[in-house]
Formats: sequence, C-alpha cells, structure tokens
Amino acid sequence: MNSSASTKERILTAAEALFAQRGFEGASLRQLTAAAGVNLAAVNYHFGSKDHLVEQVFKRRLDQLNARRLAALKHFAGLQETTLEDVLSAFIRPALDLSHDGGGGLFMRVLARAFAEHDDDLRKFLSDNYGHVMRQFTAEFARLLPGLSKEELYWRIDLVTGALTHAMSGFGIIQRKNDVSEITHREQTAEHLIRFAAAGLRAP
Amino acid sequence: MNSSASTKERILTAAEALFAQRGFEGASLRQLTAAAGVNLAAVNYHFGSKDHLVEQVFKRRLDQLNARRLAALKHFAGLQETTLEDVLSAFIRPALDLSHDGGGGLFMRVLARAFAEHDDDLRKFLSDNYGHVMRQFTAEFARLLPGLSKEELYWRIDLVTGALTHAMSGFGIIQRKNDVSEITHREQTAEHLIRFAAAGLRAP
DNA sequence: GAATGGTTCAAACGATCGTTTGAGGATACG
DNA sequence: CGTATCCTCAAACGATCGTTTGAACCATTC
Repeated sequence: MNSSASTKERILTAAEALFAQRGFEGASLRQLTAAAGVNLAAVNYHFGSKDHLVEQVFKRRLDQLNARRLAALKHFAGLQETTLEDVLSAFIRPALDLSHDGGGGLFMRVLARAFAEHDDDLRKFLSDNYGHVMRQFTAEFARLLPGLSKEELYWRIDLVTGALTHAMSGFGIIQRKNDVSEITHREQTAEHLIRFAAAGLRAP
Repeated sequence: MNSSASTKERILTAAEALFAQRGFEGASLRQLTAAAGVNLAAVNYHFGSKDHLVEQVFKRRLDQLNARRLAALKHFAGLQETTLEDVLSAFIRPALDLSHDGGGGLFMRVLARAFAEHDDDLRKFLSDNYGHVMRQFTAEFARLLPGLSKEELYWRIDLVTGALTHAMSGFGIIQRKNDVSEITHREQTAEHLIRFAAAGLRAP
C-alpha cells in the first residue's frame, strides 16, 4: 500500500540512533537522511519539519513503553498480596526491555537527553503521553507505602526516576562485561535497580 | 592589572547560563556574547574556541565543587563514629550549595547536560577532574558498608549519582513552593536525598 | 610623545543548517 | 493510453553558525 512506510520507518530508526549519539541539535538532517539512505527532502515531506520528526521518534517508543508498563501493572494493581518489588518491576523492566529490542539501547539515551534539554514543548509532549501512566504508578506506590506523606512520596518517586534514567541510559560506570550475556546483564540491572529503589522508597 | 578578567568572567557567567538553557550546541556565540555585553570575537580571543570555553565553564565550577566535597569529607574520613549519612552529606550538600551561590542553580543543569551529551572528550575531561574525588568517596562508602561486594557497591553509588543529578538539575516534578524560602527548600532537598540514598545503599 | 603589547571592534569568511522548489519517476484507475 | 496521486530527487534558498581578519583603542614604557 503505502510504499513510503519503509522510508518513514528508515528515517525514524536512523533518527533515533543519531539523536542518541549527537543530540537533537547536533544531528543534522543531512547526516540523518544519508544514514537512512533516503533523500534529504524526505524528512520534510513525511514529517513536515525536524521538530515533528523528534516528536514522532518519541511517540513510537513511548507508546510501546506505556502500553507495556500498564499491562505489567494491571496484574498487581489493587491486589492484597502485591509487593513494592512487583510494582517496581512493572515500572522498570519494560523500560529495560525497550532498550534491548527495537534495535538497541538508544531510546533511553534519547529520553535522558530530552530531560536534559529542558525544552518546554517537548516536556509538555512527554507529560501528555506519560502523565497518566505515572499517576497510576504513583497511586499504587501510595497504596503500598501508607506511611508516607504525599510530598515525601513524590520526592522518592522522583529520585527513583532519576536513578532509573541514569542507569538505563548507560551514563554510569557500570558496563556490561564480555563474559556476561546481554540478557543476564539486563536481569542484573533490573535486580539492582529494584533492590535499591525498594529500599529507598521504604526509608524510615 | 588584567583588564580582560572582567570580560572573561562575563563570558563564563553568560556561557554557564546559556549552556544550561539551550545546550552546548544550541547556544550560539552571538547570543552568548550579546548576553555578556562583549564583542563576538572576544570568545575566540580569550578562549581560543567554543570548545575550550565549554571546558573552562566546567573547570571553574568543578574546581569549587571538588574542593568543597573533599573538605567536607576530610572531617569524617576513617573515623570510627562516622555514619553513612555524614558521608552522603559531604557528597550532596556542596553540590546543592554550588547550585545556590555562584549566581543560580544553573551549573548542575549544565552538568546533567554534559552527561547526556555523551561527548567522549568532555567525559574524559570530567573524569580527569572528578575521578579522584569519586574514588575517595567510594573508599569511604566501602568502609561503612562492609557487607557489600565491590560490584554491588559500584552499582549503588551509580544509582545514588543518578538520583542526585536528577534532583539537583531540577528535572523532576518537585519544585520549590513560594511559601518556602530557598534555603529551606535546599535543606529539605538535602534531607530527602540523604534519607533516600542511605536507605538505598543499605538495602539488604 | 612615540612605540609597544594587550584588548576590543565591525566586518567578512566559508561552511553548514532546515526548508522549499519544481521537475521527474512510479503506480493505480478510468 | 491518459491521467491522477503519491513519492523521490537534485538543486537551490536564506539564515545562522564558529572563526578569522585587520584596523582602532588604550594603558604602559622608554
């Protein structure tokens, strides 16, 4: 049908990689279209502008991430026997999975960049596509941590998010060693994150 | 003496603010020099290039931050009665102070950007100016958390750093309210961070 | 007061940016 | 076959980028 679907997808994939490497301003459309093997004008034809392309790069991955997080949370929401670790797992593992399939761990780096860019339009876009998921998780955390005030809870979720973003985007000193498979490394990352975050959330 | 000291300082201050707002690539030398009230050519005259200017922006603040952190740590290093919270305080409070004086909470945002940019040269520069401080703190954490393996300790320090950077750069949802003074807010931030990080580091 | 060395200035340089244009190719339908 | 629709392409547009240039300024020194 739409013979341009391939072109659009190629642009999106190349854009995700280049934005992660060079940033939104640092990656030019000429580098981007050359990497994708398409004509320079194709970006403006299919996406209207570079800014709209940036939004679509986010949308493609965030739709995945949100759906998976909510699906994972659904199994635990409101249940008596749910633990803090269960909810953290539903929050963390889809993000780690996302950075694994989809062609590489690039998107979380793009996301971390977006946080750092402090672009108001982009933040609003992220809030619109992200807000309801965060609210659901916050409600579940509140249920499992009844001793925390609302302010204290917001603070701690914020700090968990910081630790998550940091770890997932590969900022840190921790790198996968060659004798550890990527799946194993991902599992270890998830376990470290969940253990750390759960303890931080439960802090007296 | 050096009548250009004023010009250099004005450039550095304006650069710090603009880099925080627009990023290293997004802030042009024309915006920068206009904000500083100096001639366009002054940047290349005093700093050689834009890249060198970026490095100097970091150096000016990191030298402060490193000195204050080490001075704060010195009071606790190796002492029997030192607590985890003491060391975390020595790590966290100088950073919060830095973002307070020096004309605004802009530098930590610049630092968070630098992490996100993944620029190898800049990361090497940061590592060279930062590494020995991190090693001293790591040694102290290891002393106070003898139950942790080296790998586990590295992981947790990495996660603490992520939470710290996130909170200090003002990413999160937490904003200072108008009825709270900045000093009070800074103190609350430090307490939340220390409580959360200490619990995360002590996780079973 | 002429000369010196450090600093500032307006102007221009070539390169690269995002975007637009208009012609041409490809495919489907009458 | 003719036409309409979607897409691709090379080329160019104006704007802005970091950097360089050479003249002017200004304090200090002989």
